[in-house]
Amino acid sequence: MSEQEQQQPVQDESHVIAERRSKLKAMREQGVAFPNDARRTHHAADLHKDHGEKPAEELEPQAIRVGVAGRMMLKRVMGKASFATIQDSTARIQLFVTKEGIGEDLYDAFKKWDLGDIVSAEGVLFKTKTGELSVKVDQLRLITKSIRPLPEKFHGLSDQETKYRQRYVDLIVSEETRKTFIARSKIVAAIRHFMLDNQFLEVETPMLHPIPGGASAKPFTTHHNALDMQMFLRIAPELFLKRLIVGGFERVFEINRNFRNEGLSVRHNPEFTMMEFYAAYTDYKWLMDFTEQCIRAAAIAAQGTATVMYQGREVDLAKPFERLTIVGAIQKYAPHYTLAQLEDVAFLRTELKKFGEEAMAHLGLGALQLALFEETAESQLWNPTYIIDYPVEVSPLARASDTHPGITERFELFMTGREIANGFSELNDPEDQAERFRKQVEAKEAGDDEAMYYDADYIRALEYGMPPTGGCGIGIDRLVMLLTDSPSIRDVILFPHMRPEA
RNA sequence: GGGGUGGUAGCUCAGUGGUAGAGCAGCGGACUUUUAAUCCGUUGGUCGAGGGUUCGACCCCCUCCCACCCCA
Repeated sequence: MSEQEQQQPVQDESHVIAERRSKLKAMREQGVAFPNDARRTHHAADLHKDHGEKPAEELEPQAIRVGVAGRMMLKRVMGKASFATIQDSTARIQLFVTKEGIGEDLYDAFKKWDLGDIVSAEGVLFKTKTGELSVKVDQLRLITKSIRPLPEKFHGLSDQETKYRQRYVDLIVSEETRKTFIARSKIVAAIRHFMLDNQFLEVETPMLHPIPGGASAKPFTTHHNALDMQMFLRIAPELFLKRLIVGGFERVFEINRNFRNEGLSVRHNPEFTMMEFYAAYTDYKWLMDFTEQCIRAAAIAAQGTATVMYQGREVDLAKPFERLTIVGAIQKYAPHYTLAQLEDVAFLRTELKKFGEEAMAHLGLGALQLALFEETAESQLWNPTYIIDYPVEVSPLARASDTHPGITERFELFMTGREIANGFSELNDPEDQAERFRKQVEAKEAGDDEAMYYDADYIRALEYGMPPTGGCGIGIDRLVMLLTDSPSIRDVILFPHMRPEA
């Protein structure tokens, strides 16, 4: 490269990037800078699996010829021979590159290639002095120039913000991150197989809803231009899945995104993945048994065991999940309350004020008990625990108990102090459902912006007759957090929601 | 919304009211079995942004932005 060709660094770029751009410019001048005809014959992991254990005296006479490709992650250059470590999607493999093997011109060029460049190489497998399986390279190409430098090769990327905003960089340099998302894929696949094995039909229902429904949450709104109407990103697929039960698909499930226009936290992302499933001729007790098996299957798929470690503490998914009523859970985890106190509306209101709870005047006994449960017991539910007997007033889609007035046949599943699943015997009485919707509308008009809308078509569907059905939703992100030992939901979402960069 | 912690070279991090540092990466050189290669030399900074205090601010004060954690 002549003196005249040296570029001035672009204003907002580092000299490192400017240097790499000038290398790319030189490549363009010599021909195709981004060739796409490189073909690889082997992945690194397969080479290690098939040949890694062979001693040199067995391996080298075989003269096994391989073509590999990947990103150059480490490079150790010497005068006439060098080592480079490339990384493909399966593993890393070491290249032994010599002036003798590839010729002086190419060797000199190779010395200027950068970490992060994507290369292809052909050669013969051998073992180095220290016994590392390597490729003795006789063909070598730089097939994609990397203009931006990678993070520090030993410490990697530690800045959380960059890990989330530039997940592509995080994935390049962090084996942990790659493992997390590979595990996520296995977990979702295991759940899907479990459902299919149990005669569930996988379906896809709308993400754009004319009426948001199926949960108590604030929706995102959008606008359909051609129809000139407001629409909502779904907060839950529930009401559509139950329409399918009416239609005669007796077991359905959907694994897909929900959107809720609420705050962000270590366990909330505005879009998150939920599996909902519905099975006709079952009830909430059946659902609890089934959900338990499903989660156990997912754990075994991800970790090989149903006894997992989360943040240094064991979570036992192998044992039958505990079942407690709301009041029972308070009595177990906050035993200083007497049963009489827990059934005393005035006492509960006073007690909840101490926790900073406001606007409880309209809450009935069950909702007050639930609020106290959330304050005192929820965060202590480490091992999987089903909480049952949710009050009707907070369960507008759940079937009421035939024997206990005010209570629904509903459960929520908690583990590591977090809600993981929510299920119930579905309310299939259209007149009861219509009345519940009306109460929700009243609540909405009274200022509860999480209250549900009246969905007339859903009532119409129920009027055709929905068989008795059990339905449940499992928070996939939170389950993946547990099974990958991830402290934040952002660690299990590839591109978590972030404020725009300044 | 409130509280805490952080933001310094491309990356990982030190730093002190008095001229801004290291390692890695980069650049130049040596080196044919390295392993975060090594050795010699070397470039690189609006210290998150904007105000203020001060003779002098990366440091102290205020406001704001972004992130992480806790709380509501």
